[in-house]
Amino acid sequence: MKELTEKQKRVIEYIRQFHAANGMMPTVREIATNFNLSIGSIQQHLRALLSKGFLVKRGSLSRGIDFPNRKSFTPVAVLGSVHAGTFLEQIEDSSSDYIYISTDITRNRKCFALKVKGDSMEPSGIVDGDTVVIVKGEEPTSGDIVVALVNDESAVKIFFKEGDEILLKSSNPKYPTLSSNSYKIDVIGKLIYLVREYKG
Amino acid sequence: MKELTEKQKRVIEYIRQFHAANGMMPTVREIATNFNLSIGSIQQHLRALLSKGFLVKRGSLSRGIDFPNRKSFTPVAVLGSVHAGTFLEQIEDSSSDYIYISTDITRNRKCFALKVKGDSMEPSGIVDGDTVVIVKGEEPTSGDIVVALVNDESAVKIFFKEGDEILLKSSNPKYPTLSSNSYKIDVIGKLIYLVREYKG
DNA sequence: TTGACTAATTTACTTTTGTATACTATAATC
DNA sequence: GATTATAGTATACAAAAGTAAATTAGTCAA
Repeated sequence: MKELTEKQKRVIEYIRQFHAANGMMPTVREIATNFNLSIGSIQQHLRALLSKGFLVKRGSLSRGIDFPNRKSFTPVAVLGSVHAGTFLEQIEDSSSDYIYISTDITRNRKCFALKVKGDSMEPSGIVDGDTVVIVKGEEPTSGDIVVALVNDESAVKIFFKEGDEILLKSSNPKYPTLSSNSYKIDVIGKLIYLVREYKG
Repeated sequence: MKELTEKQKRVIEYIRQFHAANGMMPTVREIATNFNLSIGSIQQHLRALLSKGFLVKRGSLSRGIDFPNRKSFTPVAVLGSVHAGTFLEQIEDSSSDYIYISTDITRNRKCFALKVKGDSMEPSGIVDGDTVVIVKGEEPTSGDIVVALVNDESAVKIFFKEGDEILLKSSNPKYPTLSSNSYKIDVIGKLIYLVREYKG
């Protein structure tokens, strides 16, 4: 990739910051105003950035410049406190909180997120307060970490299948293994992602 | 916040997806085309979403609708394998991989990210392969999880300070506690965020 | 000295986009 | 029955934004 001039660096840096702050690319005129320059001058800087591969164009749309490898994100709804029957319906609710996951990870699959409570999965590195992303409607294989409804209460467990029997293990040995022979078990989906925030 | 109709939910959901995927808001006509509806119809849906507080306007700019509490993101460079002296310099390198963290979390602080190797922090919920986000240049307090250079090798440890002595503990008891009396310890920064991807 | 690149100006034009208006129709509510 | 909110069509216009052209200058290398 070719070198940029000082001015070109300052222009693309401004574009990067504008995009991060406003969630959209600036117009030619907005950039011009920021640098107190003419439209034509910014046009030329953009042309240079495009030909050097630091920007790409998407047709002749307004705000139609883009970064060459900008990642796409999928909004994943975080279902704060989850209870019983309302579970699946809440996923469609649009007033929810969202986290944004790279589409490299979600890969067009139906996902939602949950806040984990309790210490039943601590030995697997999932602690109280973590947010986990779950993909729906994908058959888990033994050893996968899943979210399941156990007698209509949600839980994060390790999935095992032996014949027709489903076993849900906690990695923390102080919790018992649950069997589909004794409980009504409904596997919702399996874990694909986890985020944790350290406060303070 | 008022209720949305089914149609309005579908419209705002589309806007959310469009923005996440393209890094900008759709135009009225782009929404109309997607739903195979007239411009005027979408205008009315947007008017309803605005009056109900699910969208806000930024002047009469193109693509000038916005989410009331849209989050800004900061690109954080992931420094794959980290060694000795090159450490801090690499942070400026622009060919790196990036993860995107909400500015609520980074709060304008200088950050970088690392891939964790080994099991020394497993009991604290940090396992092999996790990506951790570190903030530079902030004085850690005892109990914080930090990244430090110990005799020029990087490590994730729990920080303790007793007088002038710095202690670095692993939460996994099979590793010894390191003291600044015996090792050259250079604390780089403390953990503020963690992400984990489950493969398969 | 000629050419190439950068940097800047100004003007003009086209396309894209937001917005206003007028009209039809259904359902719910007072 | 009148009113209000929703849902839709169609058209027109003004504002915003992209783009092209012509011009001037400075630097640098062949």
